[in-house]
Amino acid sequence: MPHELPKAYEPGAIEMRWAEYWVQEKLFSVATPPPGETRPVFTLLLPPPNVTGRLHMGHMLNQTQMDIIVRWHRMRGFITLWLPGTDHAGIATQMMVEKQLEKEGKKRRELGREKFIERVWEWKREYGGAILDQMKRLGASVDWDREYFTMDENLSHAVREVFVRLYEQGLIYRGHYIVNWCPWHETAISDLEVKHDDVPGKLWEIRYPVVGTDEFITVATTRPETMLGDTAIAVNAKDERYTHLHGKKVLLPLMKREIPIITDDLAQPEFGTGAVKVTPAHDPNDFQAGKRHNLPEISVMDEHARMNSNAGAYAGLDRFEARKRVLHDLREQGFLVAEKDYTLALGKCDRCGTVVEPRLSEQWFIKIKPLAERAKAAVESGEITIVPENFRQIYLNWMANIYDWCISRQLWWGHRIPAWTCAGCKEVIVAREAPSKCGKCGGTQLEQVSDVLDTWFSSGLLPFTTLGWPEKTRDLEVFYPNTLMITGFDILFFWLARMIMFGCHFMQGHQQDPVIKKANGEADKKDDSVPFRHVYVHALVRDAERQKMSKTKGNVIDPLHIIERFGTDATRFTLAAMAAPGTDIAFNESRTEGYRAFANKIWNAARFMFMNVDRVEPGLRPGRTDQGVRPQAGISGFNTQALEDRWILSRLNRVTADVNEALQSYRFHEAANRIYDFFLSGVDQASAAV
RNA sequence: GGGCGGUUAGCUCAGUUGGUUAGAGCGCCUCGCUUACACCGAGGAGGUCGCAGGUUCGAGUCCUGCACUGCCCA
Repeated sequence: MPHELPKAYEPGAIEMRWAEYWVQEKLFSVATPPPGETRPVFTLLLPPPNVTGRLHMGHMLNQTQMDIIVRWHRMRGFITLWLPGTDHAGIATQMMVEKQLEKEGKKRRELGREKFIERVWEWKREYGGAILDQMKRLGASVDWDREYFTMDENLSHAVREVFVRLYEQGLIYRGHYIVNWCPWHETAISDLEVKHDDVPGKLWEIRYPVVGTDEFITVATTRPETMLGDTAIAVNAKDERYTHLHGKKVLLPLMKREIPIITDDLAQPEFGTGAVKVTPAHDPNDFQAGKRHNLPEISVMDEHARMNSNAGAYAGLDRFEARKRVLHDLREQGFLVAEKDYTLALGKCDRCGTVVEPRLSEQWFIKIKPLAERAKAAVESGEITIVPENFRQIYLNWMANIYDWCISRQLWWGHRIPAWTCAGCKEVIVAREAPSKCGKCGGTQLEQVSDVLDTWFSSGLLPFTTLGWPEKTRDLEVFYPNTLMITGFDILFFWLARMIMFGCHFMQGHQQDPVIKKANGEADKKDDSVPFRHVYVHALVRDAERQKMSKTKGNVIDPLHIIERFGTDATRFTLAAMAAPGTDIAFNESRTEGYRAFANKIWNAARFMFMNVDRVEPGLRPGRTDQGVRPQAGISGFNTQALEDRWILSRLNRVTADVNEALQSYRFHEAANRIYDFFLSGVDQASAAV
């Protein structure tokens, strides 16, 4: 018996040793179960951290919860697959490498696309494993043999297959539309990547002279520089103030261009003066109105949000500089009527904070409604359950009000769109492999479209692509649908919603191995196309002042620092104990300190046990009886009549049941607190009495 | 503007279907170095459960309104 243990628990060395052992011995690797397997199966996909990432508190919470659930299923005899990987993270990674180049005095464009992508791969080989190494150190019990990277060849192949199929099904289209544009990244971004901030701003009223009269029409705008691209003024048909001006034109100030007065519901009589400027190339609503009235679309800015040659005298100016100059000139020429304080919801790029500019450009979109309908139905019918309940409603609302998804990005790092343009006839060819000639004109000068796909496009496919899709594999039969998805609410729409849409679409008709499905207790589920049967959405980890952690605020708590000081178990126990479903966690170090003490308590209980084990009845020794190793696991295997033994075992029994029940419904905090309470007020007191 | 959540001890948080003296950690106070543990033990102080109404035999828990606060969407 190893009676000599250090007096105080020192987590560092012990954790390290076990974590290494787990990886070395491949304890969590799962072979594909052959047909005829009768054990239940539990499958969980790790939300892939960005390859550029370092482990933060969000990962820590997410992984703690997953690890608890996963280990719990293993204990209960499930074949348990927890599948890890990393995301290529288009924008983030590209920026990382661009910064590296910058230090060498090089620019991405000088290097050229191919060389640049080589550099990214180099970077990935060198640094891309950092976050996974952190996970290994923390002992996340994932199957490292199945680790994936979203740019792996097999996953990229699946991405191309998905794209082509969607295109063939008419669910992907290309077009000249107005999209959210980040001038700093020089790419389109999706609606979800725009964050709106209420900021104090101005509302300027500008008057436009009506041609052939002495009258003016006054419009209000928060972005006066876009007036250079105005192609109409709109009034409401029902607005009697303007009836006499229908069909007339105004002279656009500064540009001295005549533009029509149109009637459109874009203009609301009760808002401002009831008249609005229409700038189809620079505002999504105006863009729609422009389509209704066949208005020209005059883009006055380039991809850096600098004024272009359409902006007349303002060409070359940055958009904000142009705004100042436009206002100055309008004022000087008597067109500026008023300047009012106004709170506007300014859209900024989620990643760099640059003010987003609506921009007219050639982009690729997914026609989302048909996908959303099935994804919505899967949750409504209960084929997928979402906990906590309120996220179910949020999900359904979002699905009901969804817009087409812009999937093209003007980046280099990512899955390049499998489409080629014919130099001869401009025909666009979408294909699985590079075509040799144009099907329309026979031309052989074909160039692949330079855009790549939104990173969430590929991650949305992971529940089936990581299992071998588009091949029909045994892994898919066994592990699809995944049992559970645990993720944060911040990527509910980005990722979760997309996985459900893609899963329900591409896995239609799929059937899980019926024996396993039954063993899982899910024989009553009708739809095996869903990516997972259950979703648990967790909250955000905030700092002790409840502030969202952010690099700019400098309040980021590094989990590794906490772990160094208190140990992984104490850190994880803190997160588990604070993870009440639905509420954010204000991470508080003093709690972790308390749980370090708890870990120490368990350690010393073990010391106590080893010191006294020889006095203990064989029937009560863990795993042993006087006949040898006890055949039955659990409490029923203990063989004792003593009252105090029966007392503590009955309490243990009770706690076990409580913990099982709590974990069943993702009440991690309750499970943690039950264990804590049992140990301190049960075992501890009892042992004090010995 | 629409939707959702929070408001419980000095601080950070539990308290699922309403039911006896509302719990934990940290902090504070008193006592104790008793051979598992001072990362400890024993004990204690500390709460009009945001405010105002209502339902009920009974409300931190349900309903209505208000205040403050946070988040999501437009």
